Amino acid sequence: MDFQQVLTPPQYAAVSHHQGPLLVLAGPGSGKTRVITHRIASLIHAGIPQHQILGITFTNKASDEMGERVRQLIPDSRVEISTFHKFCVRILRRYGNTVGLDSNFSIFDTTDQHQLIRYVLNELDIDTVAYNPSTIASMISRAKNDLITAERFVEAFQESIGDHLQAVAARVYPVYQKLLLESNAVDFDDLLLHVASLLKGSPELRATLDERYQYILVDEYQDTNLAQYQIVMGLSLNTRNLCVTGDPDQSIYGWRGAKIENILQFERDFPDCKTIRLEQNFRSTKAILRVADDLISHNQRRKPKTLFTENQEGCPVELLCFSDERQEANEIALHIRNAVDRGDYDFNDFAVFYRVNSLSRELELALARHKIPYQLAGSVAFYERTEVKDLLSYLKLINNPDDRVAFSRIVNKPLRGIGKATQNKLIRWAEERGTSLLEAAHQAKDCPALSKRASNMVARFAKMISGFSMADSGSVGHLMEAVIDSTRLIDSWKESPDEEDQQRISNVNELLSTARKYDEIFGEETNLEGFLEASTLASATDQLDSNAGRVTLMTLHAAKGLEYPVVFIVGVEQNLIPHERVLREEFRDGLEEERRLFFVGITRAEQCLYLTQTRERSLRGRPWRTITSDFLKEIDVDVKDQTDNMFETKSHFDEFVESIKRGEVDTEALKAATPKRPLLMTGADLLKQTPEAADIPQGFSVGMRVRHPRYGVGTVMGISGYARKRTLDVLFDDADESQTFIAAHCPLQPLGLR
DNA sequence: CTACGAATGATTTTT
DNA sequence: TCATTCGTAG
Repeated sequence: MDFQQVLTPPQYAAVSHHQGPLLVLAGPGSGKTRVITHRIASLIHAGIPQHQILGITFTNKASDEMGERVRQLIPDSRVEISTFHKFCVRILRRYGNTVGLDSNFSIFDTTDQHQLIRYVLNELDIDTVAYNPSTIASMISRAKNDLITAERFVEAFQESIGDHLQAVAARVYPVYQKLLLESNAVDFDDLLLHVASLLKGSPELRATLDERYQYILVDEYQDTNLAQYQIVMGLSLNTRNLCVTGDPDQSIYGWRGAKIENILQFERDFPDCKTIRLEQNFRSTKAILRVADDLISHNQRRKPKTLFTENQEGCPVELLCFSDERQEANEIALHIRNAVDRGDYDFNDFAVFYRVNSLSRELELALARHKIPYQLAGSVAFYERTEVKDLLSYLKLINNPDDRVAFSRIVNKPLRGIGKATQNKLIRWAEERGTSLLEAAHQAKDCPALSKRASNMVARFAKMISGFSMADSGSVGHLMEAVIDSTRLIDSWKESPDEEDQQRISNVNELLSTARKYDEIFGEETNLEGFLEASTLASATDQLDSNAGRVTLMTLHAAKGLEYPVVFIVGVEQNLIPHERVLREEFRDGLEEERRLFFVGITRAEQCLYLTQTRERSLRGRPWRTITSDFLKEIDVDVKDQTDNMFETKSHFDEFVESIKRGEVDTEALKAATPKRPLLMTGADLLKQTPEAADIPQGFSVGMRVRHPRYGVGTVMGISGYARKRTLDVLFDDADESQTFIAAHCPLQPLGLR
């Protein structure tokens, strides 16, 4: 194969660099995947044994696509191409006993994780209303991504003065981790953390794997977190043929722990590395690329790049201004309808991006009104549906009897009279005897705390679970059928006229056929563990079909890596793009990420790009007057005001203001729910004669009487910190100890401020 | 123990 | 607006 023929000079340079570290800085649409796949082919052509090559991606979709495209070049390729997480699962199945895992360990998804943390919070007598389990979960997740173990977390907390949230996390994390291990389970972050510590703790294993994987290619390197960085580095100490590709300007997952520094500092990590820039764009028109380039050049923390294209100028990028989201959605639908009717485009060719999922609603309605087929990325994932999770939990418990989350999830599903009280007694019983929940359930008869009726129920459940076995069933499909039959999981839905219940049944059937398919693919080798692993590591976005004959709707985040002839980005307004959250930050770090996110969206467009904004927009059920996005000042676009196209009816916003004037709205409730430092204005603010409302969070003073919706009336005993960090100690009238709140986040209302 | 209504709080989400 | 979680009555 003549690579030089089919590649540009820089692409070729990257492909033919085999030995030593290589950094490929690939702008959007520069043929990055092409380079990676051709490089793999080139390595194979050079006689490198295929098992020495490892390709790592982030998503299943990317890894499937890469494997596919490698096979186009090397038809019988057996090169290992895997996601970070799948790769780690494989390592842990094999070597996990060193970190306390049996090979049949469960993988907890986010829901399982939250469930377990909720349980821990309850155990520790921490109020789950004041301390949201998912907040604590994300703190722990963040720590794990930064390779901070429970012990280190606690130490670090003791050494410095953390806030009360950290205090809670420091109490929860060790217990959570202990329960995970007892459950023989890992969460997504553990997969990485365990492998990283395995590599660190066992030099022999590290050397073995380093030797095994001589040529490693990491895609989207700008999105790696510290754990992933350590893993990659750990595998590249002796053999340093590490090739990373990515684009710092497309790093949009910082909030998930991704470290843009990893790619910015690659040249420092490997001073002898070769750096190649892929700057020629093959995707977009000159007009689109210019807008993208203008925008991203406003970022400070980046490696300067010169994007260019030999594509034609194309039509100018337009900013369409509408009255409200209703009109915005309607006009977009109309535009699409017309273009398709004219025969200029196919539905496939269009994509609409938005910053937050809630904006999809109006778009969906409008598309439906105009009978335009669409697909939505990231709707409720199949594997997250209750009925699917329930059925899978049975299988998980069968596969791993120690899995306490699976146990708790299904022990009373369908209802079999094992309520909360019984479950709690059972948990104590298991704790006393140091056994798993399932084991305790088996011995429920000996538990004095349980009534005869309860212990019978529990024992019957345990017996049923142990009655299932993969060995007896022979295949995942048969096992699943057996579970469905004996548990009567779907029986109650069968007779139901409810559309949702029928949907549930068909979801169960879909899961069943997925299992059968799995059995078919693996034949004799079929195994429960593998099936469960595939289901938990599957994701919703994997199912997007670029040839579905439908318009695609998705968030800007989901759009990364995709491309469409015509792109709409809606809601280009301050507080949306950039999101209000980062505008409140003191450091402007988040703002650069928002700019990158917008950049990612823009660079998805091949031929036409439309940005839209509205004069007012309803969010969370309330109309807001909008402000134009700061980012629009950084780029040069054609502004098309469409607002007067609309028949001038009274706007939602004005109507809202008037209803307040007529006294139809509870303005007290409104004040309490209004963001603390409003960047947008509410009707209440407009009407407000007194300045108190906006000042409430700062306006607390020691001794002030306050009301909390949950704890009742109390007195402020102390105040510390400033601005968003300001915390309050409040002693409630019928409590012994005072509670701490973050002023900006708590629902505390000063009394007497009316 | 369950089922219902009130209260609450709210980006983005590769795995 | 909307989903989820908690308290209370049956």
